Amino acid sequence: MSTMGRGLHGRVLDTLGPEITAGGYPPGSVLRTDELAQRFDVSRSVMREAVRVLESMHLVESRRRVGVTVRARSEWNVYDPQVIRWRLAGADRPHQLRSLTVLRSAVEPVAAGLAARHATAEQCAELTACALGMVAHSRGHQLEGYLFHDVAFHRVILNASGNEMFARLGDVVAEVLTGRTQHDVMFEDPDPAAVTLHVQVAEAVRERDAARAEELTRQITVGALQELDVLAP
Amino acid sequence: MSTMGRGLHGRVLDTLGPEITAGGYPPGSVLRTDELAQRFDVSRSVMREAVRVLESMHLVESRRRVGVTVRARSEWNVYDPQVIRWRLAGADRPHQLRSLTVLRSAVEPVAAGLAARHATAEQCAELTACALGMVAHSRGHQLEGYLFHDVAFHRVILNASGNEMFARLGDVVAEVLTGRTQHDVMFEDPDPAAVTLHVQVAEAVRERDAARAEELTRQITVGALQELDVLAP
DNA sequence: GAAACCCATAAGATACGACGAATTCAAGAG
DNA sequence: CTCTTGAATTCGTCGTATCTTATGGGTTTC
Repeated sequence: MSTMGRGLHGRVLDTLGPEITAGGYPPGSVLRTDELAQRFDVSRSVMREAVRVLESMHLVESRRRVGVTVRARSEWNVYDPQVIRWRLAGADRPHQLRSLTVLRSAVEPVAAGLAARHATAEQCAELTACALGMVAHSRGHQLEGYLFHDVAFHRVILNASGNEMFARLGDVVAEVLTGRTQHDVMFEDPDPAAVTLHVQVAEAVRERDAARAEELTRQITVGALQELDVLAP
Repeated sequence: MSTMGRGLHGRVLDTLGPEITAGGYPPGSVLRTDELAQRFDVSRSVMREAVRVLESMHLVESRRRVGVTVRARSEWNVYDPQVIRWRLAGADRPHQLRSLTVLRSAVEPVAAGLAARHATAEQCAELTACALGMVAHSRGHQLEGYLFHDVAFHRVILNASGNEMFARLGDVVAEVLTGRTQHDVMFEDPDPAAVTLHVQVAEAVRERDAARAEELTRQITVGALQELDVLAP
């Protein structure tokens, strides 16, 4: 999935990107295009394309007579899905997971409020179906099915908000939820309170109660944050 | 500023990027690398690098035997600062401005709450200084000075939140605030209520009152949204 | 006539070599 | 000690040659 074979330069990025985002090269480190090309056994053209992509992510900066210098973390385009994936796969996964969860706690309640105002009848139905699916898979170690509906639920909310920037966080949320299930709490059934909250959010959206949808979603994200605090204090 | 002379490929992007984000090519349109290279009078190598960057932004997709196809809006990396700049400079500037303001309304209150918990003494001082600067420039058409302190204020809040993803929205907020001043309401003095709110947020952060900082910031962003509603219903 | 197969071809993908341009650093002149 | 100059280095750009692959059409086959 992460390794879409989109050419040689993509293959190079799959190695070099994670190395950089993992902090393998401290900020200010210089890489030489030629050396990299040799290391990955690709032509300079391909290496240059890879460097350009890293540059567009603000991970590195290419300057004449000096080389490709790694930029400070604070300059990285941390919203780039590719960068997010790299970081989630790397060493500071916990840190990235916390950042994303905090972001969720800010965005999703507002998105839910907007969804209550803008959701189409179809989206309301979809939302209810997702919530029911979560309920149906909430007991007896059916975590795969639960996760599937959970991801779908949050995606619908974000899409129904009508804000394109919220909608684009669907993949991020999916990655966070998937990571949580596959890493941390794969063994135990989901919190019943969380399941109930999802059902209630679906209700609130259906009834166009924006304030209630927002508040309930806030409780969901607070729960997610607390869960994170327990696992990584 | 937007045209950093980072080479020929950057020059190409400065033209082609805005064209695409402005919707100049409907989704599914195909561009040929060779034709583009001819059009911009650059070598294929340079053109390929430019295409790679556009590809990393998910604006286009390059496939063999087909060409470079423009992707649907819903796939664009709308958080890429470059994409944001291009869109703000183009036709759907109002739409982009609204998306960003909604995003602000979700993020900034939470960021302010976190800032109240995590801000260093230095950041508190800086925040207070910014708020006072806003007050000092709030009357008599000193909009440049007001804007300067306003931008700094929100930057400090986002940085002090301690969340890197919030911090990276500083540039976006700066762009929104700057754009608002330079485009829409350049003529009249800022809303006194907004100025007061900023001062109060600085206070709340200094006093570690997270809930109050969050609520007050929410009022600021609500004001920004209302202002937008007045200008673009 | 429909489905499976095959090939010519168009487009990007990769490689390589040469030259240009800019920036750093050090040596030398004042 | 400062300023200038120039050489070294590394990225930047270009052009060409060749490889790879997906597509579209033509052919065969059932």
